[in-house]
Amino acid sequence: MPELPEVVVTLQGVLPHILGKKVSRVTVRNPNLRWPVPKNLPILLCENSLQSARQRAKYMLFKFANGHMMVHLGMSGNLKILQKHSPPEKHDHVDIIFNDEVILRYSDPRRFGSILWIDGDPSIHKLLVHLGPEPFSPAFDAHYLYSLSRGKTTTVKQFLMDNKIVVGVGNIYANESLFLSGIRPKKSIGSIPLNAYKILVANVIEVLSKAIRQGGTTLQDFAGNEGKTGYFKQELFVYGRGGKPCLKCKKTLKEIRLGQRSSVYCPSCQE
DNA sequence: CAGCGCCCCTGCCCGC
DNA sequence: TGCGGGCAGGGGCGCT
Repeated sequence: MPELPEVVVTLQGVLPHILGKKVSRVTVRNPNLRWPVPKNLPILLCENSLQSARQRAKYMLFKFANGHMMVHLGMSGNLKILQKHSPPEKHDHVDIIFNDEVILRYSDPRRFGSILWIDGDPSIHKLLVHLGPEPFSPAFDAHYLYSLSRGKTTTVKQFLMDNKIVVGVGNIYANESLFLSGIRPKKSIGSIPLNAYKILVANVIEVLSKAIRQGGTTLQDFAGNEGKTGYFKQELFVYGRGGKPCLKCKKTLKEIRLGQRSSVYCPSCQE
């Protein structure tokens, strides 16, 4: 489930409990995530203190003196804090235990997520080096999208979800941003004028920041770090609503597939 | 080299 | 009530 807002909310929620603390032990119950959890992760982490953490795309980067632990939540992962040990459940794959017994626990039913170790500069890691700008960075603006799209026929939804163009816009927020912008998901990017890109950029930023403020979108797996759930789902206009009436004009929302992902739009509100 | 499918995996929901 | 099929928030990778 995690889209960018969930990643940001997760990192914000978890960090105050572990920042500056030293790792005392690490338990890896199931290393078979998207890529194997490094066998020496416990050795790498133990006796080192968490110096800082930040997010790049949907990756979380936890900085230690000897390198970075990079965590991705995939489709169904989450991180939570436990103040004291409690019995792990079926999909609780990794525990990182700090010296005050606080536990950072990684869970992921589908195991599409990953926990990797990076020596040296994370920005040149092969999974990060080709990523486009963050949606909240000044580099992500209408002129940028406009210039990249001239002469191309890619659909605008796939363009928005392409990590080389901009990171962090997943399926939910791509659908929502396009609805708010009045642009059909299938629209060819070369035919979209600069003004429409201005509206689109503003809506992508608005939708993502609103979701962050509200604690992320909760579908089936995500629970906030304190056990709270997100409230954004109540405000989705199109995602998951194919065949239902448009909340603005009451016409029936259409559902199509683009790049194997469901895309919902209003044939009346979106052109 | 860009673009398009495939696939990793479990859970859930729907229809029979 | 049981089971098979399809679908789910991501995204790297191999192939055309």
